[in-house]
Amino acid sequence: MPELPEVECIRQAIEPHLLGQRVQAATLLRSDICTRSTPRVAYPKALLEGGVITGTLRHGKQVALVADDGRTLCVHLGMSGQMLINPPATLSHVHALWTIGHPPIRLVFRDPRRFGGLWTFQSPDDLRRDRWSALGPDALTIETAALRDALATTSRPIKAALLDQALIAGVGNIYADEALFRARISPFHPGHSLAPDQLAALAESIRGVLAAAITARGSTLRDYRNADGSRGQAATLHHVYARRGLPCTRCGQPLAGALVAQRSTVWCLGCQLR
DNA sequence: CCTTAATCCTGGAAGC
DNA sequence: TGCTTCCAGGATTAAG
Repeated sequence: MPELPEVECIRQAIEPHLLGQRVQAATLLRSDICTRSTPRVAYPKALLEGGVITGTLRHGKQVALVADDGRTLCVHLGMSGQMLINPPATLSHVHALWTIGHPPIRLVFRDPRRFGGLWTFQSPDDLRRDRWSALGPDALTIETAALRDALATTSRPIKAALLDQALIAGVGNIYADEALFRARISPFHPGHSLAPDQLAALAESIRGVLAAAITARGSTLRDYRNADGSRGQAATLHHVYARRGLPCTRCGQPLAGALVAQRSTVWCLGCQLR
């Protein structure tokens, strides 16, 4: 669900509540959101119970909490995952919760569709080596050269390549379409044959679109909420996503729609010619 | 290599 | 109103 901007907003929102605070208790309410963890460390210790949180990390769409003894908890929100601070006690689909600091605050992992999950590691280096090494460079700071390298060997449509987290980490269906519109590139252009000016424009567009979405506190379409339960405003910035058939904000002609890599894709036939 | 389809789930919206 | 169908921000797997 949440793409890079939404995950970064959550990281920024929860971090001040956690830094320097001790995890008084951690509770796993649904063990199957954790069964894919790499090392089988006993719960709730693996969920940082007893540790003091010293930092947060993010790579692409994944976020992690780090404790003072190195224990590291990676959170992937999937399609409908949320991390919430002090939510209502009646909230449904809560799969894990933490009581942190004093006076204690309650941190909750909620995920109705359960495509997300938690992964536990002994150290941040273990997380990077065993899990994040499968991801490409982070999209928020992607440079032209890194984008070129990531796309060099794929003939797939650029839209499909942007969705592949092993090539670039953090771009999902919304921001792939928005970045391609901003760079005026057709979603069908083969990844490895983008011209140098297109690579530069696309790298700039990816960074710009993601940064703007973070400033607007993320795109709330239906499910996404910030850590305090509020909605993001980034959907008002969308030029193409979910606007099939509506006039292009640049040239006015109706936006086209198609399925690319099984994902709904919207673009402008007039502005995104090559 | 690439693409497509199926799969994991829930729930809101649209259609009848 | 009620029932059915479709669709969704993600990601992996198998098959062609």
